[in-house]
Amino acid sequence: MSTRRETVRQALTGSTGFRSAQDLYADLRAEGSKIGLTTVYRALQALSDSGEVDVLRTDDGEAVYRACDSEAHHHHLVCRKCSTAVEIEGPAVEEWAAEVGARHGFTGVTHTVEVFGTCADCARS
Amino acid sequence: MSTRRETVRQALTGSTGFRSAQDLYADLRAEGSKIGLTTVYRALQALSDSGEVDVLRTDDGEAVYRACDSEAHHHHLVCRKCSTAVEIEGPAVEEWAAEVGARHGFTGVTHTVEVFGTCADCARS
DNA sequence: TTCCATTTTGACAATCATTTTCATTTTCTC
DNA sequence: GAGAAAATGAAAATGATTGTCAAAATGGAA
Repeated sequence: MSTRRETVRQALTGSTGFRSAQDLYADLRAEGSKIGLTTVYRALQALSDSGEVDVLRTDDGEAVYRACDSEAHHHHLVCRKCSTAVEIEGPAVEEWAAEVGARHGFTGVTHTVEVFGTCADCARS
Repeated sequence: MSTRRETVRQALTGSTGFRSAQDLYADLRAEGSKIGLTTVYRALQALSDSGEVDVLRTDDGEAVYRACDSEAHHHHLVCRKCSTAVEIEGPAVEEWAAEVGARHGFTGVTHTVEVFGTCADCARS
């Protein structure tokens, strides 16, 4: 396994929030790494494909990534200001989504659920 | 009020699915309109700002729009193949999201919920 | 109606994240 | 160690979206 992918994984693990490829690239370069932007994108793509990191899209369409503790299906409570995220679960939501899909004759039903807000720390300032 | 915005609104209303700005532009040009791409973007922006149309992002980050029947808060069950969408509600999900946010000390909590699947028509073929 | 101000429009250029290309370097395998 | 395969990165290409700016449509006021 590539050393570069490991570098990117660690850069992500060092943060509790969602980070963009550009962010990670800037950080890595700032701390002296000679990694290329293309490689950061490739590493994130691979990590995301293998399910090791979660991806979501910001309102302006940028992809942001997070190394979550759980590899199991879960959702996120994300701070609108600092992007810190908490992993959350909602069995009721899972069932609701499946049921709604079935009721309308849809098959292979999946869903995306994200909760946004301002975290306590950010609200304080 | 502009005639162009009305044109775009109608192009959207004529479809049950989510459509991208580029799609709508292509359709309008195909049916003879001399509308410009910039104008299509501006109209969609305005319609979305005023809450008249709903927006969401595809997996590859493209913005897609839909003129929904209800202006009230709701979610969508979207076909992965043809992008047809059904407006759905989930009171339980609303409460769950608010409760989860509050429990973690988040304020100004909002959420996004979308359900995807293959609709009965598409499954048949 | 006519004229000026305001708004809308659209062609074109500029952005910006992401992907491709392709030649070079590194890593594995024998 | 040699050669094939995989990984890397610089630079160019892509594609959606936004900014610029001058021309065209619109809306009153005279």
